[in-house]
Amino acid sequence: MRDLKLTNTLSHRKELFVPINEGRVGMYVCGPTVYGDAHLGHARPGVTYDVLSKLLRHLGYKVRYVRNITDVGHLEHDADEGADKIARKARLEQLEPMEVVQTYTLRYHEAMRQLNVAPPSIEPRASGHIIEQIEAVKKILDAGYAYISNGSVYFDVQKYNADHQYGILSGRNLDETLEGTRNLDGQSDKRAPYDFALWKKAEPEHIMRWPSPWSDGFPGWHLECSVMGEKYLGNEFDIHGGGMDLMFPHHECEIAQNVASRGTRGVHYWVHNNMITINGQKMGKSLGNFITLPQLFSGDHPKLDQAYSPMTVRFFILQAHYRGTLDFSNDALKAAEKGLAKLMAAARDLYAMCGAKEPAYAYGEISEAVAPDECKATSAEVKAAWESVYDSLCDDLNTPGAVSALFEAVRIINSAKAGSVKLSAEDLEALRQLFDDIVFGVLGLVDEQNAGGASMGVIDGLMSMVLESRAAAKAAKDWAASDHIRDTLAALGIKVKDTKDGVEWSL
RNA sequence: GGUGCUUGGGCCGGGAGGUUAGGCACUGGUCUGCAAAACCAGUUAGAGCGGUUCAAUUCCGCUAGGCACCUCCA
Repeated sequence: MRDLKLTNTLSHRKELFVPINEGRVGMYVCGPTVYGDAHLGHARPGVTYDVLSKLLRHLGYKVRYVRNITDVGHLEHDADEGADKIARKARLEQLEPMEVVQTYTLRYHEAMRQLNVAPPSIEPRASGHIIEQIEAVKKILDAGYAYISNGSVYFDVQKYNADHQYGILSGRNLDETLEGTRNLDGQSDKRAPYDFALWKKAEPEHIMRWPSPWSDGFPGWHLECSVMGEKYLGNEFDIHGGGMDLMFPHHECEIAQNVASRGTRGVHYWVHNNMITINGQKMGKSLGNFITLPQLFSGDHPKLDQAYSPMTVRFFILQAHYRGTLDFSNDALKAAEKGLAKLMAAARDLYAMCGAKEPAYAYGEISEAVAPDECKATSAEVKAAWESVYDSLCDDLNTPGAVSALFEAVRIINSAKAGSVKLSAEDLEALRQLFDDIVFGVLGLVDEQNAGGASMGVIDGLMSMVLESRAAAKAAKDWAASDHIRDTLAALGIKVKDTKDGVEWSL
């Protein structure tokens, strides 16, 4: 099996990935809070960890991928005051909170499906694990790292910090945290500003509430991930992913809760994806500068020149490294759109050269088979591109490096088509496998032009009829008629290309 | 204020102490009735100052911008 390196936030270094159980990987990723449409920012972890899980599977690991749905509203501002986000949305839309949850869960799923993000192995909901969360609070209380205050339970950060280190993930110490934390006007039930809620007593108007030994209330936000991670992946598991903005306090609190309730930090590799920016500024719900995925796919937003297909968005994300920020702009999206079209055109030519109609794994799960450790005997250039793709992906999920190498493969394919290079059967087979396994498998790209299904059959038939007429006009040197057909088709969004091997068209 | 990251061609963006990143855009050539696509060739870089080194865009320091986190956020 090939070595895989991942940047572990705990050490701030690239580390060799070694799973706890040989051949198996447990991975947990923080999912969305479902009170609004997913935006471009949500697409990033969706795609990033989708690619990571697919790469792990391709390398031969059996992967259990858990991504939660947060459907218990956490509080909008400080943990002590403010409105529950889901409940607030419910009031605004005059719905039950769970109707809000259902609506946006379904819309999130749909957006992820369009991006060809495979569903996780398990998608647990916070509301379905209240009992487990209450048990965890009890354990933390028993361990002495929490206190009860006016019906709520808070984590005693100072006590914890005396015995363990609070802040190991985000690299800060408690004194600094104290300095940086705003004071709470003395209204708080908390002993210290950096303490966080494990259980919160519900105010009378609070709708989402459950009984507990301490009060009718709801669990603290950080607790659900600790509890569900343990339940489905065990006391310790391999990978925990999420957005960089969750590193502190969310993931820091998770670690503290894990140590306090079960005596282990729980996670071996912390992986954090960076943010998507717009004009250099983070795109976020709280900043109100986000573009939702449905808007992006339809083009319905003042900042958008046009609609961008889900695959364009996916490719756009893959062209940057997950740990760097990625700046949104129409120009960047358009560039991605064209680059993707070039890649897909080469894929079609490749499959045609191989006599295959379409990629083997385009629309399903990638194969569970172990990736070949070495490329079969092929010409130097094909082999170099192949190696470069695998080296990049295994080097901290360097998707832009892999994409770059794939365009080397594109150049080879195009040269072969143009007749300036002759590819051996082994070369063709190696390239086809590279596209099957990596382009359509691990990177999860879909050739949207080929994905039309049954309706494409009809269009194929119509197109060949129309192009026959044009060929007849051309044969008669009736350029006006020939160009009229081409221009009319172009106006419909269909491009016609005359090649030396005949006429090609694409949408 | 604290902590961390970052600064690259017209745009988006990887890697590497010395050898082409890649995509988009642009220019010239080949092909074509014309166009498009493709192929071949090419143009535009590495914030400023100093240091280490045979060699730095890559390592170190300083200065100046920028960003993120420190409050819910992917």
